[in-house]
Amino acid sequence: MTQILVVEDDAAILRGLRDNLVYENYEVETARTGDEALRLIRELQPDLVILDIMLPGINGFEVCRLMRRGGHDVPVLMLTARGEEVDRVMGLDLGADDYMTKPFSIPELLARVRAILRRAKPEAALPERLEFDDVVLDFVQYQARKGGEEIHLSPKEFGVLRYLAAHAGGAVTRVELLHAVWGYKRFPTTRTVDNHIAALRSKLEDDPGRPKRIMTVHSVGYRLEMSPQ
Amino acid sequence: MTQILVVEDDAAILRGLRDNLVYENYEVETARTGDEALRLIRELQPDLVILDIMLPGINGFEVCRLMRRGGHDVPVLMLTARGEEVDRVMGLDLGADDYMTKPFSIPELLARVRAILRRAKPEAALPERLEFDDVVLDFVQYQARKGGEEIHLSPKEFGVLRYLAAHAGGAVTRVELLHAVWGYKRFPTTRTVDNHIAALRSKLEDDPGRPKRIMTVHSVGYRLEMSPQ
DNA sequence: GTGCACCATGACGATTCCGTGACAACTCGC
DNA sequence: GCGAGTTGTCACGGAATCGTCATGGTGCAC
Repeated sequence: MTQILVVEDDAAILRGLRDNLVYENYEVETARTGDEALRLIRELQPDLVILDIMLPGINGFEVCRLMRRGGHDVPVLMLTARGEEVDRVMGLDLGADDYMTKPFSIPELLARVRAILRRAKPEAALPERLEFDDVVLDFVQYQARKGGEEIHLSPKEFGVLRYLAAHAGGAVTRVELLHAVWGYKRFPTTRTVDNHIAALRSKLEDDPGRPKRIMTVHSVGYRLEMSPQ
Repeated sequence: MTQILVVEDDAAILRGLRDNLVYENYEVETARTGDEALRLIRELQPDLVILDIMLPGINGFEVCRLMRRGGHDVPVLMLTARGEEVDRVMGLDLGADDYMTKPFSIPELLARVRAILRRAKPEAALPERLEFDDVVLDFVQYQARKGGEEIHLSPKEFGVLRYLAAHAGGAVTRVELLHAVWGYKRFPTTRTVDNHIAALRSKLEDDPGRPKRIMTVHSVGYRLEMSPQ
């Protein structure tokens, strides 16, 4: 799951940010001071830092500079109090990836977060076809074959498999799958995902008990093994 | 570049749609009201309109109707709040090319967008002749034979079969069939399609209860099995 | 008008699919 | 090893979807 560190000393704003990000299925950590931020960046290596400039102690500029000096290249979204400082933010090549001036709209912030993350880790395109070993999948025709035999997959099974295939080789979390396959608001238990995985394994794996293609990544999610090309 | 107009008043959803479409290399314009939508459709003549039904002012129904009246035949993908209204939506000869009910998954939406655009651009060549097993169909002369015997198919039955044949192997949604065979001026219930499918099966399949040619793809639509060449 | 083919709709049951919970099996850190 | 947390598996009930049938409407030919 994508982890975001929010650094902000205003409790109300912090809470608002955290709640919205959590709702969007990000894993959110928070810090209220520059020192704490630097420590958490080291420890957690988050995927994105949302960083207020006005902080007690070490301010946002310094956090950014020290962090970069420490070799961290995590993307940063800066929050500035007023427009005047913007030039300074961007001018001092601090390595901020984007900035927003307060007050900002939550939807816009979420959009920028998505944009930054996408830049950093491009979302893979959905494949229309997938082939490995003796299995052939056609996501356009909604057809699956194993060893020439046609096998039946349900819509959700196709969806899950397709998403895994799009991220072949990388681990995908259950929440991510729910989001991508089930829809942006609908949220069954994560255990539901396990069931669909089980169904897929029983249909596609030679030995469903010892999967070779649809692997589980313990305490993370699942991963589709890529064929060696 | 393919241009898509997204009409949606919920800012968060709008952003999500736009970001994802932009990432897929579409040129995206947005509107938040029906008036704005109509203006942009006139000005831009986009290749596709994604249209929410619930809009402030002129709602999605009206936008669609007014647009058609204005002579624009741009494809429309409707977003509806819940499933109950769907058939009503389609009943009001609006000319939507497809619809999705919220909440929808982004990958599925992107897939439908691709499908609509594929359909709209190079109209798949309709076959003039189709032959499989002991069945021979002539779409020019509107003649059908099964095992030498002449059998009678109605115009709609010919139409459905022909469209399926044009996309042989690919799954085709009911809405797609309605649009292709019935035209956008007229929109019966999607259940009507099932009836014609049933009729075709009873006439063409050896065992209508266990079809081998006209397959159903659950929660998607139907698919015509291709003969192994 | 009458009869006919065609079409659209709705109701009903059958089927498929999905979500949940329970429990066993497993994994990992200690 | 041990225990807490995680995952595999299974069975059940409810939801969604589909096949089928009966009904009624419409337009056309006679």
